[in-house]
Amino acid sequence: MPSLQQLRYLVAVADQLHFRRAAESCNVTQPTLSAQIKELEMRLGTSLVERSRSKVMMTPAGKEIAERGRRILREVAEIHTIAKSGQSVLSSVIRIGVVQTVGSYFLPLVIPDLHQEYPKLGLYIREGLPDVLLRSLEDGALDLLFFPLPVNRVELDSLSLFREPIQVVMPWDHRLAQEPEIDPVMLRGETILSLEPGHRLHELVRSISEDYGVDLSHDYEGTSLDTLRQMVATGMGLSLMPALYVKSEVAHQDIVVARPFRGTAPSRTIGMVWRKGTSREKEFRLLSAFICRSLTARAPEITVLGDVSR
Amino acid sequence: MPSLQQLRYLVAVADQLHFRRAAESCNVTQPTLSAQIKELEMRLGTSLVERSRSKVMMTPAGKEIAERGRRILREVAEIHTIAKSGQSVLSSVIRIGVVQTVGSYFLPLVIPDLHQEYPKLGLYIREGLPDVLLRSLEDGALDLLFFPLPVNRVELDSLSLFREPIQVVMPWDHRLAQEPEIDPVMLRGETILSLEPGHRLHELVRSISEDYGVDLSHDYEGTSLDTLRQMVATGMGLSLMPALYVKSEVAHQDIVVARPFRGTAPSRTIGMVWRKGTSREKEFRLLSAFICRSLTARAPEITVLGDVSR
DNA sequence: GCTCTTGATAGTTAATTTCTATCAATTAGG
DNA sequence: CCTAATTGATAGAAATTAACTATCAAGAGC
Repeated sequence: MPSLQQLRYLVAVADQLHFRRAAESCNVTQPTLSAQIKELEMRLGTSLVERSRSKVMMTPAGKEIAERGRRILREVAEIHTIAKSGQSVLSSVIRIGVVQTVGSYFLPLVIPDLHQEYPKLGLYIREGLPDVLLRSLEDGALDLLFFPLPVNRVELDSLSLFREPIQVVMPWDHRLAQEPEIDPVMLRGETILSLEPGHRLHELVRSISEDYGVDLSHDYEGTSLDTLRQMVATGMGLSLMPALYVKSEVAHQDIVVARPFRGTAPSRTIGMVWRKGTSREKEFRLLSAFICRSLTARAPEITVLGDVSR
Repeated sequence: MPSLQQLRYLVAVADQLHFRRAAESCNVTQPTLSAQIKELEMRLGTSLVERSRSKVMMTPAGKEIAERGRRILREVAEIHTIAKSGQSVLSSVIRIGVVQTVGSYFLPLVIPDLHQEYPKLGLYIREGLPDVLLRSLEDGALDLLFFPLPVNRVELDSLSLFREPIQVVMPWDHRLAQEPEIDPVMLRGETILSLEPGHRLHELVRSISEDYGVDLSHDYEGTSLDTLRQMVATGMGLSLMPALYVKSEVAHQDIVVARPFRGTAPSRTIGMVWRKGTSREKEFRLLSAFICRSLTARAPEITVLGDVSR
């Protein structure tokens, strides 16, 4: 098999028709080039250069192989270009997974800033159930998750982005709607609606309900936060919902109202999750820093946890 | 710059997603492959493979570069194919120069046999004056000459093909037309016409005329053997012409007749001439052997000199 | 005839590639 | 839960390749 260096020397000989000038153009000595051309001819089993002391000519095979060598060297040089462009930060596609209760209400807050700062960054976003998303991340079908933490998988690394309080959502004419804040004891006797099992939010709401001795409905479960909201509006119960959803979907409609908890509110932590060993960790850390800065400016309802320094 | 070997290892890793299996398929040990992948990543300044103990994945850059590497390796393999096919005998184009007094009457004798035996051989044929042809051969514009010998050029090699006798050509009603053979003394008092200077045949005819004390015309010279023949037919003199020309153009027309010399006829040697150092010498020797066999069968008028064994 | 230039060769050195031995980490099986 | 097997990585040594310097023979130009 020829080496790339040998092809480079052959191309130089084809261009210069002079061994010493070809060697100079390749930054090697003339004996080196002469010996490598001869070695190439031996490897290929054919003569490539017709030489005498007074003149050098390419054989037909030599011409053809020099042309193909030129093309190969160009393509190898392009590999460097690709490798360099791959290094440019946040300039390719990131395949992101989000749980239903995060993506639609959080990403729109930061995407305008993100696109302005990194116009070449593409986000390919898939929504799904938590277990499915985790498996897709592990399998390499996704690169990154925005996901409730903690995540206890040895193959995955994570980084906290923000803590999002949970608020109480009720019909506009509910007795608690007159209160500015809800003490958990006020929820006694009420029915709490939640998403169906499989959602991390379901487990969170179940845990909160147990803590405060509040009934968690098993008869009526939502398939999405929107369907939950609609059931709450018809008086079938109250619900506990994340602050960013409330900001996005509840605050500017009047079919339900939301009130924060008094004192230390229950909350969930949202973070980024990626595979240990990923080559894009630097990229993801840069992305998280940017998202944290953007959220600090645009979402006072939540507590940003990540490092916002540049 | 990546090496071809490194690209080969990367392609194998992309195919196998397993370092040990990739190493096996490349016939190297696993530490060799691991180290070379790492070296490639350092040379390119980007990560190509995402690896943990349990699984190996290609990065986006790694995938792209592996694909381009695959293409480059395919093109390098094609160079071997070309080198091999260039070795295949008499399968390309030979650029041939012939003097006017040789080509048109000799090549048509052997071309049918030649084309049948070597269908891929192309002959690019140029006619010209001897000095021009010699210069074109030296400059590389031609590969091979069919040419009167000897040729005394240090840069050129030659090989005899055949000896071609010279015959006397006269009007059909000339007094010598009754003779079956011409003794040179019979030419006393006659005027010999020849080609203009610059042709090797001119020099040959001049030499013969001097040997036999026969007048060589300087007033009327031919630009081709055909124009000579026409002048002979009109009684402007006799001429001395090569046997193969006679066979081709004179024998089946009745405006002139040809008679051989008695005893040892003057003759010329025709051979092949090529550059010393040519890579195609083996090819040319094979061609000459074939031509000699063909002429032996088809041209009893001449004496074949080359080696006719296969 | 002498000097300069050419591509080639020989011996040596430097660089690269490959090996073996071994490691720490992870997974699978008992 | 423990042990054995397998993984990719590292270190040092050996083998191979590429490059150097010195020099050669041959040809061209003056």
